[in-house]
Amino acid sequence: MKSAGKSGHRGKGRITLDDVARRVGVSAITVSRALNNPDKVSEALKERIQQAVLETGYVPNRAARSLASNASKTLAVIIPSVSNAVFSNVIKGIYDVCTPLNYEMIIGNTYYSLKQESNLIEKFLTHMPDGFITTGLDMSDDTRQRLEQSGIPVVQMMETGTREPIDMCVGISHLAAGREMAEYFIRKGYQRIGVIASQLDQRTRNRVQGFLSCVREHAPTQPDRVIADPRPSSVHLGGALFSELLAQFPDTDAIFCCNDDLAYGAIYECQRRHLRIPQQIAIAGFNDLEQSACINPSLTSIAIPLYSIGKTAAEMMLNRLKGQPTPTPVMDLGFRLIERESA
Amino acid sequence: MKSAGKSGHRGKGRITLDDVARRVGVSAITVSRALNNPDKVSEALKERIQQAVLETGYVPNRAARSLASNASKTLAVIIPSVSNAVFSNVIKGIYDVCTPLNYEMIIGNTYYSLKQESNLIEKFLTHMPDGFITTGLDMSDDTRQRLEQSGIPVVQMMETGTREPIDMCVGISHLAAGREMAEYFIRKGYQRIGVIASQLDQRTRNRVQGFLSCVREHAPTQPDRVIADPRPSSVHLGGALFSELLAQFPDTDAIFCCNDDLAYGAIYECQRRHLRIPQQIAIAGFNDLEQSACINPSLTSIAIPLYSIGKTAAEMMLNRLKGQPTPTPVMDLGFRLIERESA
DNA sequence: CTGAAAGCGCTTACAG
DNA sequence: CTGAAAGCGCTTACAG
Repeated sequence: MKSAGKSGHRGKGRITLDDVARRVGVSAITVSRALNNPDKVSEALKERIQQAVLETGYVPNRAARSLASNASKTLAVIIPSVSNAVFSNVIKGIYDVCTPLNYEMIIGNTYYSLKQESNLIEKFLTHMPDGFITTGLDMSDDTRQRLEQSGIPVVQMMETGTREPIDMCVGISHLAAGREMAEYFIRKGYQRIGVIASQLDQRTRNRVQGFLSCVREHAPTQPDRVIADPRPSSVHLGGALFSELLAQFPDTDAIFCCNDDLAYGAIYECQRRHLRIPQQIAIAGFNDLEQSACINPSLTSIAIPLYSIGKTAAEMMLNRLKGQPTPTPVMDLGFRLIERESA
Repeated sequence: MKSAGKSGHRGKGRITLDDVARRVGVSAITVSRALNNPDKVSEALKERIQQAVLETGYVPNRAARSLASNASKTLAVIIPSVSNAVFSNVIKGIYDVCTPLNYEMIIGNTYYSLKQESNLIEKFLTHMPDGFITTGLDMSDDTRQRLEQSGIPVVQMMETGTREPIDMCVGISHLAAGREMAEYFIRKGYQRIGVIASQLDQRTRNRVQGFLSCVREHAPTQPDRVIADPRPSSVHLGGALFSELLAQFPDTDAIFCCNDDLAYGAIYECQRRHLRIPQQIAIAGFNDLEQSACINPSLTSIAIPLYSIGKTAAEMMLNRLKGQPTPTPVMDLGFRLIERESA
């Protein structure tokens, strides 16, 4: 029953458009139309063709289609890490826009490395994607230039304001978000305010910067209470950085954790130390992951419109691919501070 | 500076192998060899070709390559959900094997739906992947047959023992894992043992089944304490199902949560109810995610060799693609119960 | 070590 | 509404 399909042989066994056409007694192009532009083929023929496709088990060859049509119907999507819950929401937004329009996505992870990002883009270029959706504005100059030269439209997601985008851009201002969290702490009356951060990608650094600048303005005599660690964000690391901050600044009364993961670790560490949150120490996070509403105490955090960012990025891209103008090449979708028990 | 690259036009602007060849004064095939089989081309030529590639910004066209060589160098990978931490580890394992051998992955999510799985496989078939790596043995008969007819090698990941694989298979026995958890509870002296489950994919059902069958053998007069909910697993749902179980069976003294996510929710709910874990109620999870070691109390769970499953799946596949035999088409990689504070 | 010819499976652009 | 011709950019298989 098995049809060959081994690689290496030329065209061995596989059913082609021609096979289907011959079986129906029409030309290949007519079968192609029946499959791709059904309204350009008469009903009767369409049915016979459908039948033949089913009987033969014909599978269209995307590579051939892409080569002949000079359009891959593919969007290259580049994110730091799919295992990061933040990006799975973004991806969902892109996916939901692409799928109905028959665009496919190829997704790659940079693991927060500009070098890996560069390799990935180089690799994805060979797929001749119709568009690139990438993460962040902090791309290496070489990569940026490579993308510009390709002539392929680019949407950069997640952050706005730190730099001119290559082409289009949708996200939020992490600087403003960090600042807003500091203002919130100050409004709540906290005095000795610290921040812990990991990963230290540009967006995280911007949150720290916005946060610190506001804290400094408010309490110019206080030292900067900051622990920054380049390692990937994790619950475990959150506990460690929290401990480090308290070791250096034991009188800290509020801590902004630049990711919810870190905040969970900080909360667990407080539990082990029998520190009362927020009475003895306030904790806030960033991203507002699902768990933040469930943990004890529930976590004050900043929610980002992740799904909308993905959706908008895809919409901007598909709009462009339809040949329409881009009235707003930079879109700031804003964020929302979610007040809960922890701060 | 922008080169055209718009779709719709035929071959507009893009640099091809021929362009590079002409510039160097050799034939296209020589350039192709310089790029793909460097040791078949003389040093001198190779350097001049590299130079020309750089100067022109030539990007090879994968579609053309795939069409001409009848090998896509692509593995189709089908998992329930990338946003599930469980699968990001598996993906990493596959990735680390594929990349050095220049295989690319296309990854698709079924969201635990057999219907979506079927659509996905249909879609991926058009990429002419050299292999399929799918999740679970519970595929619909139609899809299974479609895959068999394609003649493409298939590795099914994650579970073993519930059914003959289509081709190859690597995973663990979820039945045995559930059973082991029950034995552990019994050994620890718990008497009124319950289980909560969500998602209810085949692997989860098998864990429940293995767990329950062992509990029944040990306490034949007790009722089945089970709450099963088809919704996706989440921390929030864990709290809800935990509450439901306690409402139905208030004297339960130990609960197996079929995912760590559910267990976190159960732990948070215990904290809110001021129930002491494990003294008043024991909690155990499944998968041993990163957070399970950090939460309070730390979570007893079952660890699966996720990375190894992915790695092995890819190795079995690439082995087959090299034309080598498959001595062990079904591989059980085993699991490990991690004892911590919660049970 | 290098090349001329043919072909992979499809779609475009032009006719009719 | 349907088709004959040409071509997308690459690699295979055969020579030399």
